[in-house]
Amino acid sequence: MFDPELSLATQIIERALERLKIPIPDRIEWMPTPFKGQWGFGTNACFQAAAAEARAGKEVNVQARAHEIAEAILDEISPVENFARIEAERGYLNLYIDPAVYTRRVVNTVLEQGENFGRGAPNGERMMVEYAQPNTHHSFHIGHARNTVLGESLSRLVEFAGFETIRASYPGDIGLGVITCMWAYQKFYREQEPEGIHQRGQWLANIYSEATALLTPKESETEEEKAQREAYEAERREMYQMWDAGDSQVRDLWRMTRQWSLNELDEILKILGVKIDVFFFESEVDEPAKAIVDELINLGIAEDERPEGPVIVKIDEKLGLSKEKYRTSVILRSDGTTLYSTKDLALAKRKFEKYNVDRSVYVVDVRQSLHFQQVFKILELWGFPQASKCYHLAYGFVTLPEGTMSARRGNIILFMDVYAEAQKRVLDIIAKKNPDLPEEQRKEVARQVGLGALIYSLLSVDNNKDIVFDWDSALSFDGKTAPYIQNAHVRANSILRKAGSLPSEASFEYELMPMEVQLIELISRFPAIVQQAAMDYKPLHMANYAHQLAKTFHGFYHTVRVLQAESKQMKDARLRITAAARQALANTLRLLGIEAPRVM
RNA sequence: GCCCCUGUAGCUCAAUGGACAGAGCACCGGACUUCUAAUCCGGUGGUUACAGGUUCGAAUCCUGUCGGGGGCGCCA
Repeated sequence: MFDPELSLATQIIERALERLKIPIPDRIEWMPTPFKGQWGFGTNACFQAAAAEARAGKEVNVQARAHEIAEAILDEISPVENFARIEAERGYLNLYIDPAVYTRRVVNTVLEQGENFGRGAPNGERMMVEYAQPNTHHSFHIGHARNTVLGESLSRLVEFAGFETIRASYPGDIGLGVITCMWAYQKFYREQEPEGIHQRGQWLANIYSEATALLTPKESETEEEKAQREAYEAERREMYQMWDAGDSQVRDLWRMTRQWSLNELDEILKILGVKIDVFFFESEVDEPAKAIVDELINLGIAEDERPEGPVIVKIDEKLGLSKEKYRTSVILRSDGTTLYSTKDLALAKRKFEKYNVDRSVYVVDVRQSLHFQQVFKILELWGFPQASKCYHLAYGFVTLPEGTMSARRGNIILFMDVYAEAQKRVLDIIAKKNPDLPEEQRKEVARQVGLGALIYSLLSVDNNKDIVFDWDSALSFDGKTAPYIQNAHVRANSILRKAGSLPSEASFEYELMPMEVQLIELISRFPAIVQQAAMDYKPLHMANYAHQLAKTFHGFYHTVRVLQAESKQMKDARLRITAAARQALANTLRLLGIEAPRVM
């Protein structure tokens, strides 16, 4: 936001170094100075210059020399426009900006740009983000929610940062699990499905768990039980073969039950504010995937060991690696049926060729790291330049205190259950803390705040860490949580509502309080945080920023009087600061996929 | 055996190679006749697992050791 001033300052410093005959660093970088009630930018250029001298053979203590250089530059240069003062501090050269100037600029920029404040210029690259991909015929649990929330926030971030963004989902709609579910439905539950999208979806998932139990050998199995199980197993296998052969009855059953799951998924995505642009179905890429295997064999990338073995790619060997790293990837079963890897290759080809993506991000859990490394390397061997811009955004599992979630053991935490509980808890708090809130608004606020708390609890942990699910911490409303951030937005909104109208201009030529300066400083950092979070593929950066911004606003709220400011000038100025803070908070929350309520 | 991730306050976690390693929870003590107390202020709490190395500067990068998690040719 102060790029013109900083590039001017960079030139001035470079000229001063030249006059002083001190080596000039390749690049002079600026970063915000540690906040001490004043706002500025600092550079470490003097350290680099001093280090360069030391490397050139001059005998110097770099620390001391850096400070010396900083002070020498200080004497050399004349005051820079818009900077209040320049200081040398412990080897750093710091420029402090005139508070009235920067406050005015930040506030005006935010209020002019509104919901576009922080948006990066289009960078000409197209990115596809693949997420929100549970299997059909399964339950959508809290782990799926982590995937979806992470992918959605990332999509919003990269889109806002300047990428043309395509949201893609790749549900697994066929496989042994799906057939298992269909088999049990057909055999035991035909036409017994309940009404209601979520009830029906969940009911189907329960059938799957039950069926899996029936088909899994027990520890001590009687002869009778064994015979029964083997008979079931045969039926299941037959059904899979019929599906594969395109049997119309089995296909109809498959389409019907699959749709039940997809309807539920659709509802859940709506709740989470997700709009997927492209759905790829596993069942669709099956055929094209087989063709790709032939191509890879013809190109000499894959080796066909059929009928004794499968089709494989010896990746390490192809790359000339002596140590095993990417190992060997199996890309087709010996019986000619496709694998996950086969389909992912086909899918990547389609992304590159049909959708022309420059980058492709896969939001998939960490256990598939090797799989994706293999896929990306095969794409590279295959000659796709985009392969180097494929990125697996791996995230850790959501586990329970007692261990992994397992549908079969029945210990899973369903997203819909957490969502319902979250809203219930919010309603309880509203009854206590804000009993005047009209009845008709309570449900809406409960939805916004309850969902926000849940989403934030999933986004405020680094993606490569596992999360141990706990009701109370997932649905906490105090401390570093979404409601804390949302409450800052509500408070800002409350002040502005009481003020009536927002002054169209304000002067900041008064003694700004430290909390005001700090708030402005943080708001001004937002655009840079957007870029950083997008480039690192890390919504966590935005989650952390959101909390810091809210914390600073709460501090501002307590120490700075807005409506009862000492003068009209200060009141107008602070109203505009408050409005800018509200906008920054709203934009921040939006990028996390969290709504910003006006009351709560 | 090999590969990936990881080790930071009592607990859960932050920290573009930069200034004094920060939050939340928990605990103790304060602040509501004053813009929503879902808030704020203060206090307690650290040899960043360990040993070397690179660097002007390392929690961060490199090597090794130890501990935790995940993965490794016909599951997804």
